[in-house]
Amino acid sequence: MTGNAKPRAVEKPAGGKTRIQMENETRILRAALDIFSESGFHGATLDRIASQASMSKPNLLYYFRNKEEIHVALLTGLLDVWLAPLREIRPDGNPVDEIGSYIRRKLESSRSFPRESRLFANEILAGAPHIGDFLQTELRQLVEEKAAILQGWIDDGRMATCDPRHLLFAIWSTTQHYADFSVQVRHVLGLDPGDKSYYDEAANMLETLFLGQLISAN
Amino acid sequence: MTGNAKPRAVEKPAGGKTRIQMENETRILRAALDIFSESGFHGATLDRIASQASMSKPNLLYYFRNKEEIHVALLTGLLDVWLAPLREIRPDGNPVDEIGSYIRRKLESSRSFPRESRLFANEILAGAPHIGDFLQTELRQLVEEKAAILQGWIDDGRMATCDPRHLLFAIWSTTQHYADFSVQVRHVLGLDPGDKSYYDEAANMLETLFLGQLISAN
DNA sequence: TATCATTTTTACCGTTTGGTCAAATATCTT
DNA sequence: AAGATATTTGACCAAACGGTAAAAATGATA
Repeated sequence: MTGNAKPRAVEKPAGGKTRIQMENETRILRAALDIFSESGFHGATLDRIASQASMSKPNLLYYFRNKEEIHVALLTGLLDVWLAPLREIRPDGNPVDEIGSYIRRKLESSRSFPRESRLFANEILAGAPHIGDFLQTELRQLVEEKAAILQGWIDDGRMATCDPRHLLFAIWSTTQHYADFSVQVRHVLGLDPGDKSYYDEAANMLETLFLGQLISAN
Repeated sequence: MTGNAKPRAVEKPAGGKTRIQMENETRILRAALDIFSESGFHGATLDRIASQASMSKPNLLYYFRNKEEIHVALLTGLLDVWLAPLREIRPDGNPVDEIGSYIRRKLESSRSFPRESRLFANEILAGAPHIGDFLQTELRQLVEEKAAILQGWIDDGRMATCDPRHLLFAIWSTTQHYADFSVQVRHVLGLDPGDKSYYDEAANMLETLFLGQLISAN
């Protein structure tokens, strides 16, 4: 009943991780984030991930059963980060502050975690094979909750009439765009790779768009 | 000097396509659009594309040199479609009409061509390896041109002050979101696959967002 | 230091995949 | 109908890939 290695597989049902295990698992996840976010699930290879982690492929597979398990581990680790900015919306604030700070948090998230954003985008584009359940349950529930807050503000006449859920979609898409489509943004703006100066302009634009009147009819 | 088949390779430098060639090339491209948009470049296989086109793999490779050539053919065919809605923005219109109809065109494009949109999104996410040049030249130039129009309206006091290029980014992201992230949209809204009813709500939302005042400060 | 469990490596395997080749078949032209 | 050309197919290949097995090496423990 000993000698069976494969810690991830059977051993230590809860938390009992060796120092080496913890170190190597994070090394692998870090490397995998680089590769997966850059090439997608199918474009990534275990060899490249292992190489990026300065590790042999079999050693990598000593910590994770297979390629998919690494991918899933990354995604599930991502979901809380993804939800965090939304969770902070408070019903007792005013619309301008709450929505404004939500947009800033989301945009900051795109700036700080572009690889995570791209990983998420890749997963959704592929049809959300791994996180479909999360979308239908946790995310949907949270959206319902926060949409009710927004709807309350609309009913109080503090916001224009609109579908709050689609307002959230608009915030997600505009902010994530700067991480997921950064190549296009940079090429159109004529910026060098790595130049993130456009984020300040983006913040201004989105504030104007969502909070101020962009175009008052006539 | 005869018998050398491979029409795509050497033969008929310009246009001289057989009826069978034209039929089969469109059959292949149609099938490839299905597969590539669903699974991305690396997730797609020639076998699946061939199968989707009801064709043997070697026969498919008789019309296209390799996998990449099919992909590039799809992408380049896409670019004009992608640019078309933007081209229609006229300097002699008023901001509300021009921007409003641009948004409607873009949203309609997402509704009608979701596979094309996802193919484009996949390419950008992957770092635009094939259309980077297009982005830097054609797209950038057109954006510059149209941004100048918007800037004119801003200078005339007919629009709020904002960076016109980022306004275009916001329109792109919000409208394409409904094609590229449709799985998430449907899961959050609790809709069945194939249900596109959310597009009407989206149109209302985006009109309110971009044209009306969503939130007037205080 | 001896012992045991954990970690790492080397060598390897079966499958999938992009792509080729030559022969067979269909189509077109005269 | 005959000959030339265009199209299609089945058999096949090398490389890449995900993953395994077992031995070797390292680390922890007493």
